[in-house]
Amino acid sequence: MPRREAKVAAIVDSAWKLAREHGIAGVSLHALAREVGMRQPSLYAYFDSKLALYDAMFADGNRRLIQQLDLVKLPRDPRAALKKFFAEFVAFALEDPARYELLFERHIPGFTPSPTSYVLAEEVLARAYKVINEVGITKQGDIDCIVAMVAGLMEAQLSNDPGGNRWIRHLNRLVDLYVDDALERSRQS
Amino acid sequence: MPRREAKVAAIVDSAWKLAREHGIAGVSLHALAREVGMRQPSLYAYFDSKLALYDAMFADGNRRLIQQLDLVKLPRDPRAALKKFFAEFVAFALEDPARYELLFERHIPGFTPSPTSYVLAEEVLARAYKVINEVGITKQGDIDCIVAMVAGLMEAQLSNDPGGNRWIRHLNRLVDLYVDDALERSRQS
DNA sequence: GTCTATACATCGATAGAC
DNA sequence: GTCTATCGATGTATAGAC
Repeated sequence: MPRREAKVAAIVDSAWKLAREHGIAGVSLHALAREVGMRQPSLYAYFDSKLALYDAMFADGNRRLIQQLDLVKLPRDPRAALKKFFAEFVAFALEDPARYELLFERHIPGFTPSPTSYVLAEEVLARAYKVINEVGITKQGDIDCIVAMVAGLMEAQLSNDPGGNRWIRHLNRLVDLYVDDALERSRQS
Repeated sequence: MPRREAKVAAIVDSAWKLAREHGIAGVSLHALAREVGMRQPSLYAYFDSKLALYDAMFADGNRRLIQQLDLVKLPRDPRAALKKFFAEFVAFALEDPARYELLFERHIPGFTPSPTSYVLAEEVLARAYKVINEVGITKQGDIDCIVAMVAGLMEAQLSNDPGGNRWIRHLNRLVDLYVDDALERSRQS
């Protein structure tokens, strides 16, 4: 890795550290520069603007998520694979709420992922769709529902009891409940 | 209503207007003062701080929600009543996303509702619990699940398609699915 | 590439006259 | 209660020397 790219990576890492400490919106360029041992204007040698920094973080977060999803060995059984996929996704979110906030919520005014960063987000989405499809769920409405249910459990867990499992422990049961119903409905039609 | 309280109410109303335009975090005292035809420091005759303004908005929002929930005539059938209650709640949220953000999410750094404002939020919660209990769901885990599911649908609707019904149209079906399952489980034990 | 210095804006909050 | 004036902090971004 060239020295410049290594530096960029180090800056992004420090930015994540600040985001974990003060929230994703609480990352300031002054604090970031201090964290990496530079002065604030020097950051502009690596990022054109603060939104460009967020964009690099967005891409980095999605890349890490893809990598983490790649590492997990999914069971052959589609249902078990779906549960494992969701569990991995949830673990990724709970591991770093600020990262989840940047990747999946829209709390930074003016920030929109650049096209090249967004393809990474679409890659994540594509993998989710694949594992959902393979369990036999193909209708858009059913996919929307199951994704929204999982997100609902995850957000409740994140905002009310991060680190616990009060909501997340129901994940597999809810997935079974919905998938059984969806398959039954498609069998009948 | 005394003149002073009328003025406070007018300021809060204008604050909601700004929140709808620029997000709940985007409300500034300068803009708010301009909106009500005053200078920024004059606002301090009505609110001790910006957080005190947010607290007044929080109380106001909950009061409006309670009022809206009071107006709706719930069917005698508990299941139908539950659906109607959720529908009303969702309508309230979709009607003003910024208001939902202040009342039910924690996006304002440093803001915590005062005790007197928080009792209003608890009143809302108590009404939700009542209508859920009356359908036969009493275990905390089941309540958590159904609330998280509804919230998941609502947040997906809010952030991806406000004004539409792509997610919300599945609300009643999901409620039936979960309630049927919960009742079946409690029947068996 | 990194620095110093600074521009420029926004914001919440206070002082004190009227 | 409302105003003018201003403080003080924070923040992004730019200019220009080295």
